Amino acid sequence: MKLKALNGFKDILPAEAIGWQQIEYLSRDIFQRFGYKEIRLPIMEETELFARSIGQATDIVEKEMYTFPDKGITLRPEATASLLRAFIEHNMHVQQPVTRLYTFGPMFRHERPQKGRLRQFHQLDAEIIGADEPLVDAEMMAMGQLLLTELGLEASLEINSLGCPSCRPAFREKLVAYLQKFEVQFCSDCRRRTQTNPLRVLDCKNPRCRELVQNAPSILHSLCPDCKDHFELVQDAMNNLEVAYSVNRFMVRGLDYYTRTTFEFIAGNLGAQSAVGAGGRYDGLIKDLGGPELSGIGFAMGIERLVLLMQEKKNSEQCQPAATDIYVAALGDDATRYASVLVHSLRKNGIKAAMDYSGRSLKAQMKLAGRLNSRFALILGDQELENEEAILRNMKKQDQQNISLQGGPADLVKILEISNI
RNA sequence: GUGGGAGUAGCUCAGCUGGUGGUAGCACCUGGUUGUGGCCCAGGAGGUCGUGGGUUCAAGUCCCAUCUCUCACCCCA
Repeated sequence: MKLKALNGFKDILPAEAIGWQQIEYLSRDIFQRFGYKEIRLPIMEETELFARSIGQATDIVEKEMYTFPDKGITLRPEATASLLRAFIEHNMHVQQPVTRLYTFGPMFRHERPQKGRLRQFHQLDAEIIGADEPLVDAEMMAMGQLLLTELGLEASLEINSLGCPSCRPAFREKLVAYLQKFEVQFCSDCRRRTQTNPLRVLDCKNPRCRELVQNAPSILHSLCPDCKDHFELVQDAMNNLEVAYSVNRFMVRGLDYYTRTTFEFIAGNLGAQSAVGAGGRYDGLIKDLGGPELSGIGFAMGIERLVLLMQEKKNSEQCQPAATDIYVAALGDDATRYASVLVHSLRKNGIKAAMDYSGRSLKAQMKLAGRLNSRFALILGDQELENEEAILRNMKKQDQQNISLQGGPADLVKILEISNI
């Protein structure tokens, strides 16, 4: 039997890993600029944590989690719940009034895989805990947009407010009343959603449902005064920061804990998926999980989706392997042994050196040097070994000179430094 | 959970209405240069045509089953 990766689980091969490294490097840099600290979290938690935070009735909890029932534990389907659990467990709120944290890592959901959607997927996640000012919401969205921009990606930002426990139930009732009035005209999925999750009807893809929903009551007209003010101030702040956005009153969230500001970064070329990142405010969640009464806001970006967008964007930029400083081509057993010591010395001195141990022809070794994008080749045969010298070839300029090895590796390091390595 | 599409060399794929598996491209190895890379030329290696049945004188090709991948629905980053 041929062994292979599980469906929905992917190997990230070296060529693709370069893009991942760019994303990780750049996002760390941006998070650091905004005052975030990294937190690293376990990938398993008690099942109850996710049931309580994401929502017992959501699809994620109901049918998509990888759970070990006998142990009561689950592979995390998202990052926020774990992060807040750790925040509460370690009383992190006593150290400072506002905490900014970020984390990276794999998430697991048992869905059918398709473009931009895997069973093990990776997110980078940022959260601000302990502040509910509209300026905080704006800062966070502006940071997300900056991250995408610096990655060379274009995404539009859509925002909405989902209200709070004091105004959302009333909206929900109004919406359900409207949906029931036109029930026969909605698709079968939406008729089901009217019962299970009426807000979901608002972002149905069916054209007929989209039309019907245009005249549905708007959440933005049902917000309580506090939520209304908050959302208006968020928009003011976004305008002041000059971050483009559009209000989309049909945007909903798949996780129950969201309140007030929610947002999505929308990009094309993700297959049926459109969001490369999404997030929102969750003001009651920390208390619900047994923590202090603190508000919070956060977002996650799908790393695979970022990679997809980056591949679309610059497919011309081939992933060249990083250049090698020097390739040592040895001919014969004695020279190979000598070269192995030399190469190790070079590496200890910070030089990226490569060689082959299998006694290939000089031609084959030069070919390898070329493929590794080597700046220099050092040719070392028995003749050279006898005289304690070697041929140093500049691969780009195609010229070469004899150099002495009597000074040992230190001399060679100096020569390479002079040669601008 | 539901539907569509696809499985031929390491990768990307030809292979028409059944008639010997492709000088195909990329990659790999060797040689052209007894010790000098990229370009070029010549040669070479590499495949149970996803698997199992069936129809047929003959199946990569047609039929059935099955596995896998993929796209989409659902849902979501």
